[in-house]
Amino acid sequence: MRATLHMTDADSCLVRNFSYYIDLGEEDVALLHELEEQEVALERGKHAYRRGDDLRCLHVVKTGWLYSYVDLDDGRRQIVKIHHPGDVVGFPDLAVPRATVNLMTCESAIVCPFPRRALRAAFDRCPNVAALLFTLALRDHIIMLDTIRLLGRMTARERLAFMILDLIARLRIASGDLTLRSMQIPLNQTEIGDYVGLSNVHVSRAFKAIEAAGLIEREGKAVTVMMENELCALSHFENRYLTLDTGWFLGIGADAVGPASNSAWPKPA
Amino acid sequence: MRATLHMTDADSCLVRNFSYYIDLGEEDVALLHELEEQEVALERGKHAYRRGDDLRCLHVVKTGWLYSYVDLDDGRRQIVKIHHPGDVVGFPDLAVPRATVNLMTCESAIVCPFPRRALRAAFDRCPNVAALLFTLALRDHIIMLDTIRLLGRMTARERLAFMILDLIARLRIASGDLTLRSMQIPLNQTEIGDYVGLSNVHVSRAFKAIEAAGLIEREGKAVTVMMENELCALSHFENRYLTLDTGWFLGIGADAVGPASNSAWPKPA
DNA sequence: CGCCAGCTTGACTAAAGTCAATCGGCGTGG
DNA sequence: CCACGCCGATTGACTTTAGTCAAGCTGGCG
Repeated sequence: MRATLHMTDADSCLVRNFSYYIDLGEEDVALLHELEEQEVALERGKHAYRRGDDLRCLHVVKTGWLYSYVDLDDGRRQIVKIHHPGDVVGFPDLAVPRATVNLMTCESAIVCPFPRRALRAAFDRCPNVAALLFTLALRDHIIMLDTIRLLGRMTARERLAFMILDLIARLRIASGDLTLRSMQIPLNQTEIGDYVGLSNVHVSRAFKAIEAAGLIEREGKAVTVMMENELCALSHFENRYLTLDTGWFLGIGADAVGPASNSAWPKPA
Repeated sequence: MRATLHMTDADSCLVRNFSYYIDLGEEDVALLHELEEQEVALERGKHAYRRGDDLRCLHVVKTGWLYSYVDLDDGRRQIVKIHHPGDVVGFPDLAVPRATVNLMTCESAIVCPFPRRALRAAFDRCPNVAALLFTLALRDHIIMLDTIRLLGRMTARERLAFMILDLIARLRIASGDLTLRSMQIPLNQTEIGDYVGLSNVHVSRAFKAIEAAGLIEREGKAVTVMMENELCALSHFENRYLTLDTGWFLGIGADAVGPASNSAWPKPA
């Protein structure tokens, strides 16, 4: 499953991330590098864009963590997704003219905006990369169902346990080290609360509780998973990052049969 | 914007729904009818499928309401989305081999399963319909952001107000009557609670409260919106159903330029 | 060394959940 | 036609969970 990487690919989280899921040829790698051509450096706490902005680009995260959030006019805030290096951000907003979320850094970060039209290039040159892009967008949708369940029906400790396992699971893929048990979380407890739907104070208490139970250890911003099975049981976590099915797109599913040989990506208007 | 409909299309909610957003040609209508060829009738409270089922189909809702829900093993349940006639259900699950949600009826309903490969047919024959299918999937994703904000950061009355406005907004599109102010909600208060993340008892109280404030009127399962502006202000509702941008797909965005004339939908493996 | 952001803790408040009793409509069967 | 039973809504009383406010505390950094 894992592609052989060239030396120069080692610094691209995007390539590393994608090559976990599909084999990448030279052309594929070249295309991914093109997505990362433009770099924008952002300090901690800066916005990449805001809700309502006229968005012509998607973004690749090159370094640092960011998050997307939505807010109410009285200051209440809900973080919707945390983005790691190698993530592609902004797919859902393709459907609307203006950004529906705010994108902001957790720490200093570099993002790579690329124009929507690059998606077409992907289709033309690297259908398997296009398939992965689309499939990752669908998976984001599925993962959001877990978030909805978390916010609607889970207790504070369950939420926190879920968040920890989710972050670790993603970092394992991104780092290539599937045994990873520790991470630095560059979020303060107010931000964590905005992510899991709690107040900063309650985040502190819930953290203490699962630490006291021996499920995790903490030191500053570092969190170490000590009892993964118990965390899973507590939070009903299911790892959705291990596998991904791009076949629906390339072959339109296992049940794809028949001729359909004259298929064509629609021409621009 | 609205296509001229043939007499025989009047009974297809799918056609009515889609023709709100794009002009449908004869071929398009034919394709949509094909998606509704197979019919499955389901009584109230029956599952169309369950989490873990091996899904080879997507589904069109022909009549009745259904909902998708996820659950915890101790019985807690979270309804993720309510589906109306004319909705296409199951796009996100394309990315995974097995269903991630349960699909169940609110009332007796007819659904039309269609195989994944029909998506390919859509691409080949009706790119604008394919574009709309994809774009609707992306919009579902965006709407889920509203749900996340609702569950994470909104009060009981805000949640209920939001739900009412959301349902009305969708029924307006589906019915073609944009002035609609009343609806029958075929959900009991336990189900409503599972949708907005509250207990059945608290749903009752919140309903009473916004009714006492004159924002709505109720009679049995019927709800009438009395003060829409106030409901909007209370719930921070933004109507995402009025417009939809399929251009990103057909032309890959307004910024689509350049040749890209040899583009082709990837061949099946 | 002192400041400041952010974490922790305690005391109190507010919101929502739970339990239980009651009510009311509706369909069924006598 | 009426009695019964059931489901679901409502209401009250009480509990639990989480939020708020405020006071320390700590560790990094200028």
